[in-house]
Amino acid sequence: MTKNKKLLLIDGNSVSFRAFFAMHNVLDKFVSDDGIHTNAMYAFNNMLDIILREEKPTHALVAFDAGKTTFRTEMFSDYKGTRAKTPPELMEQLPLIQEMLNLRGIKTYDLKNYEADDIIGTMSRKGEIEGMDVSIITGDRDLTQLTTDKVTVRVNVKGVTETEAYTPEHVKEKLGITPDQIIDMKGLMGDNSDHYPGVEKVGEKTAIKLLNQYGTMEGLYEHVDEMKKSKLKEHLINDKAQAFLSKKLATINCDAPVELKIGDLEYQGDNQEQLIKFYQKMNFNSFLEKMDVEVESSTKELPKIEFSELNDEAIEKIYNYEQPQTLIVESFGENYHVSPIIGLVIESNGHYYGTTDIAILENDKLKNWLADDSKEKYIFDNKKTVALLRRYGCELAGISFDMLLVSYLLDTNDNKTDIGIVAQNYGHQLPTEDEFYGKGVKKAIPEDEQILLNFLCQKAQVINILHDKMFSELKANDQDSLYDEIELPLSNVLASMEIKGVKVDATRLKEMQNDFAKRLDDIEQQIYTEAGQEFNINSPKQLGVVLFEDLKLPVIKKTKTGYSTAVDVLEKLKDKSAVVQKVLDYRHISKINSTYAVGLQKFIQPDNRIHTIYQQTLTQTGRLSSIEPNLQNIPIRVEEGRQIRRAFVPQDDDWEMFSADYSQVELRVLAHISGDENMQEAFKEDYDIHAHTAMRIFGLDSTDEVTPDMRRKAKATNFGIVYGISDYGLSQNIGITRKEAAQFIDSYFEQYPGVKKYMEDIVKFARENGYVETIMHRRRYLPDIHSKNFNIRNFAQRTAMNTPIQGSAADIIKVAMINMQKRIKDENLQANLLLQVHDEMIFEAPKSEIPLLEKIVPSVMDSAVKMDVPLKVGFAHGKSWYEAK
DNA sequence: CGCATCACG
DNA sequence: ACGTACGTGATGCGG
Repeated sequence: MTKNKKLLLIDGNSVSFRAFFAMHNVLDKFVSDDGIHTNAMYAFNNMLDIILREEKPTHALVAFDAGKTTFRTEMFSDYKGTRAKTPPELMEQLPLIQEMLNLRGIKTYDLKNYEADDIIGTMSRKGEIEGMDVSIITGDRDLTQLTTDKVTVRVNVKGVTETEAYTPEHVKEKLGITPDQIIDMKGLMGDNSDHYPGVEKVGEKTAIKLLNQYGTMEGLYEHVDEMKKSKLKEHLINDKAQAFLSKKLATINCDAPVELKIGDLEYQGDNQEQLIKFYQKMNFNSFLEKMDVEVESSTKELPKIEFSELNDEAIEKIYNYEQPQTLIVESFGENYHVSPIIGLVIESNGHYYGTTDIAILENDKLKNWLADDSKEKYIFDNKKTVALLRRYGCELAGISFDMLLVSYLLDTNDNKTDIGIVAQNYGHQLPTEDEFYGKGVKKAIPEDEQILLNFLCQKAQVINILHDKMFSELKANDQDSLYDEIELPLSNVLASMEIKGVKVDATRLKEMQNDFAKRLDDIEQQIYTEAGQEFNINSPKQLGVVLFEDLKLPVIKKTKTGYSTAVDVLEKLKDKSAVVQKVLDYRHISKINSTYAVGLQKFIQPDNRIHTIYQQTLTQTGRLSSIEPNLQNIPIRVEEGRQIRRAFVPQDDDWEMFSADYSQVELRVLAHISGDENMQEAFKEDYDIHAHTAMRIFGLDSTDEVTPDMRRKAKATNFGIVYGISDYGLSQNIGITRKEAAQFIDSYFEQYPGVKKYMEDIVKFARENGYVETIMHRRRYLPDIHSKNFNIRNFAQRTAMNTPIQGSAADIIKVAMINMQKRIKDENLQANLLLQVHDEMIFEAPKSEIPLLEKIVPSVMDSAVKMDVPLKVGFAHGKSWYEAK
């Protein structure tokens, strides 16, 4: 009779904490009508839906902590001593979470002097005695000590909606010990967040090792005298009392005086009527929709802005108005090089004018207004708007405020290219594109054009409202010239590069595709023969089975999901089986074929050109990125791939491709900002920098003594320095031991003491200011620099070292692009700037202009920014991109 | 839709 | 004791 009963026990406090921080980034967006935050309630309820669906409990209880003092604080006054105070925004939600749970038919409970854990432990044992299956939901791994054959503990991972289920087997698999041994482990290792000590220098790994040997802490201490002399033994003996206390603290009390009987916990299901009221008060529209309750239209619809038709009369007013006006040009579709304009709104002197009749773009006065540089305009995403309008025969000028660019400069994390998100980050209600148009199959233009135009008016309004605030933040950050002189002008340069596009020879790509297809077929057959079976070579999973199980090759590296079959692994296995080299060949050709030979053809437009989109507000460092397609990763390192570049051609037969690139910009930037005299000298004297580095770190007298291998290692070290060096990373990269790598780094810093100082100073700066910046004051915030997590903190430190270098290099080429575009115009050249690949610019130009470009381009590039070391530029030209290198 | 892999700087 | 190089985007697989 009790056979099908299922008891669900939830650790209310720990799940609430998890829920709160999982949705911490949207804290200010989840507020009830009464001004109470609701993010944790929302996430908790989301999780509850999933758990109820999966577990189908007959009985349920959510346990909470009763207060700060418990029997544990009596045993150890400092228990949870360093625990930060619960944020008030969560505090106010805790009673409401209980109320919500009760409305959902679930009992809540707390008990003076005991923690939620103890209530859960106690009730789980009671349930077990009655023969029930028990599921425990918690954010706290320590509860896995409660797992038995009948009790499963599900621990939240990544937020709250996902859990990892611990059975005794899973505990064993994950930790290598039994659930009973967890308290012994905690006793030995202590707990930082609960703030109890354990044994010095013993962490998880050591604790588990000891427990595998001795079973329990008691067993361990019986034999501690027999251990051979070591620091570990000393610590164990010294901290014995602490360890036993910690074990007690870690032990969940399964015999707490809980006055509940299992019968009291019957799951009641939702109290529909009350719950609807509750959800309405909390503005939980998505939960209401799930309950099939009509969501009040007032909560769903945007507030209305009065607007009138954008017609000839309105245009007259707009044209004659002298103050800044705000322009919204709305398109619908994925890629703005092909998607149509669906609406226009202009805000002028507090009035809004809108239309969905795109024929208005033929109005000459409007055209003039758009193109007039003296008519000041506010906008969101200048580059996109320029590209859209150009397809409709309109020019755009006079932009002073591009809210997208400004928001990116203020914080590179706010880069979502979605005005709704930027608005929400500043506390303004504006739907995102997904929210307004819908996602996936549901995505559509609203049938009622009034609704669409109202949305556009809302966008215009937000731009107006935020202009002053964002601009003053920009000034306060000393970023106004970065905006005025770099990002805004650059957006126009990028727009013309995208619009111009680059000519691609589809016929050549097709030929390559056919050739690759034949070769792939051939290699495929050879692989099948040698492997003795047919399988999907492109599936790392299937390939792993063939290589490591059937062919029994040694496993060198594993991934989360199985065997690694990455290049560096296969390179090491080349000698073991002939099939490995063939797999490498297959992969290589398959990549080039699918991504480039085949992939690029899909992007060739009727004008025979490819129009990429440069993302100007995406990267954390200030670089550009290129999408649909990515033209910044066209192959070059391996000849077969490099052939792809033959398909990139100039627009006419008597034109050529011309490419110019900075040599070693990042190292030059490092030499400049670190002020290191030795590195600066190397660049001033135009030495071979890697050979020079080799000479220094290997202690040679002249670069003549540098062997190619020394140079290779020095080069890798230089790269490593730029990336924020670690001995491990360097050792992996050049195949030396970690120790050797550490020595490399030491002698590097000895030779370049300025670099060492820079690395130390920049991390310190990041810690003190919370951000780092480039030579042009581009900022990157690094909140992780204070993380308690070793890995996360180290990553932030490397980022602090790398970002000013990579970012300043990005600043430099951006200036060069702007100057170059201007120069082309001033000199009346036909040449077009087509592409940027981080440290190089690619042009097409009539052959007759090449000699001039050879003079102009390098001089514009190397004079872009004044630094303490010279910039050096190389260049080449030819009948395709392949030759221009 | 996340993961592994690999293309570029 | 921890587990790494910095910054990107596209593809194919498989749940």
